[in-house]
Amino acid sequence: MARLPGRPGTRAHEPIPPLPARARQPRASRAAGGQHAVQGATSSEWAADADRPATAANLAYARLKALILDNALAPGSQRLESELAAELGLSRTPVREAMVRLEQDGLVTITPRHGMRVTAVTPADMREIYEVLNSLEPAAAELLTRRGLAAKQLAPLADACTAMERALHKEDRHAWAAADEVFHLGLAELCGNRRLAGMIMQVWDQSHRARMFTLHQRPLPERSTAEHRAVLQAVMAGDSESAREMYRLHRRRSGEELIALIERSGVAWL
Amino acid sequence: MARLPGRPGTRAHEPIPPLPARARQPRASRAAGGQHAVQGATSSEWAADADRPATAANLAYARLKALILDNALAPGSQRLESELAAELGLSRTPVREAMVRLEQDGLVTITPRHGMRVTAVTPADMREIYEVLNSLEPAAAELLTRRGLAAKQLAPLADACTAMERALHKEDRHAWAAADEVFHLGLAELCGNRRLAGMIMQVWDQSHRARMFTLHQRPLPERSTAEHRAVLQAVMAGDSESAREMYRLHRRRSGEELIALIERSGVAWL
DNA sequence: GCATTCATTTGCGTATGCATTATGTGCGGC
DNA sequence: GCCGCACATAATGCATACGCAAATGAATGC
Repeated sequence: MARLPGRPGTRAHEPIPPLPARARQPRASRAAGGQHAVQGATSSEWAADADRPATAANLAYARLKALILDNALAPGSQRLESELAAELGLSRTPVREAMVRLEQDGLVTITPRHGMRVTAVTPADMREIYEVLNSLEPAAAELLTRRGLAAKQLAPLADACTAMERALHKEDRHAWAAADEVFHLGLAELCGNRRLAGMIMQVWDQSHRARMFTLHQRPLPERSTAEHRAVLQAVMAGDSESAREMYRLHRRRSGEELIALIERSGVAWL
Repeated sequence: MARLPGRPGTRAHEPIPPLPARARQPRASRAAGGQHAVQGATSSEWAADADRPATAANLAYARLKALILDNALAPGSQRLESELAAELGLSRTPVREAMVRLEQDGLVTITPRHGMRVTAVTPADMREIYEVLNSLEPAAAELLTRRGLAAKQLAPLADACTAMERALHKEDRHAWAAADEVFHLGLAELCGNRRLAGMIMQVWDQSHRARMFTLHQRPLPERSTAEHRAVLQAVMAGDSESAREMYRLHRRRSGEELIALIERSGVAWL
């Protein structure tokens, strides 16, 4: 039980750090294109959902979500509506709406008299999440392949692969994770099934902190990098069976690796 | 384009019928047990989520959801916050919260100056939904089988199967659909993965109206009934591979059947 | 010294009011 | 007769106010 990243059950009183302006940027647009574009993709950038109007509720949602994903709001920590409202400089109404949405995202739990508590992800939760991803992501790969998109439209995935390979060379784990995220979410987005994509993104968000946690404990993800490239090649070759199977293998292996890592590290939640 | 159940684009002004008291009942509890318990399960009963406190916002959510699932609020119809608030006898605040939740459920879309619009499900949407279910439900069946639950704990599924068979004999399509729902949602709930279960229920809800629509146009679901029983037997036999495969086949066949039915019937949305 | 009960506080759920802003309409010009 | 613009209207988004209920702390009794 070493190095607990948070202490569920205790009331957290850390002040909320102001977010950098980039937190309001829309989800990393695939239109950007350049190879390096992928590198800047950190959670706070795509936390701002879609292109909703710049309303206070959406702002609160985006900022709280970014804080949670970036681990600035410790898992297990509790915050009252009024606290958050004061710290965000808003009234309780939009903050409340944001909390409701975050709860449906599975990122927090609202307890009537105790405000919202940031959901702590246990190894068991990670198992659930990877079971879901194990099922959904291969399906997305298969669907994407069947769409038979032109190479140009698959560029974001190719770029992400390249970015991963470059990051691997430079041993830049953060860049690698960012590219990994771009690849997985990009594939989900491109598969043509918005519901499927949304579900993948949801559990992906839920497991974001855990992935970041293991980032520096695991060996360099050489195998994962190669697997991504292989998936992409299967997709481009139009071999949907193979794409699905390769993605399934990748998903299963990397999921088990991550869960093993977390369990071995002894943390009870993330 | 015959017999459109709703007319998206037009502003609906039907008054909201009062809900029967049973709408507030918790989701059909598996504890009930009796074979006939399954027959009463209509959407309005399990629309009330979990056992949330009886707050006005939860009430609004439950009632609106029930209205939507029961097709009492036509797909495509729009309602203003203030309208709904007045009709439900509440203020706008809890209604708004309910709307936000329904939007995340994919049941409505909130358009800034036009209130909420009940999401119309097109054949393309049904394809999306069945792609998701095709992926998730077999996974749930596999997980459930691996859990190796005792026969007693699988009783709800067995009951549902029996109820389907009885309904088939009596040619009672509504009872059959109710039992079908109990089986699918019960299997999801029992699989041990709450996220997986939640996602299945979400798309299941989204497709509820479409299933109800096709209910009286399809031949008696003899094959589906047998397939459910077969899945259950595989689960009880502990053969997870077989359970998954049988469920996949059932899902695929019945999904394609339903989509074909909808497309042939010519409706553009449900 | 400890448990129990009551008073107080405080956080929440809901209602309401206000300012903002998009929409629709009507009028005028072309 | 049609199109564009300006204004009136109305619905929203947010802030605030209020009452209730739960949690906390104190005081008292055992």
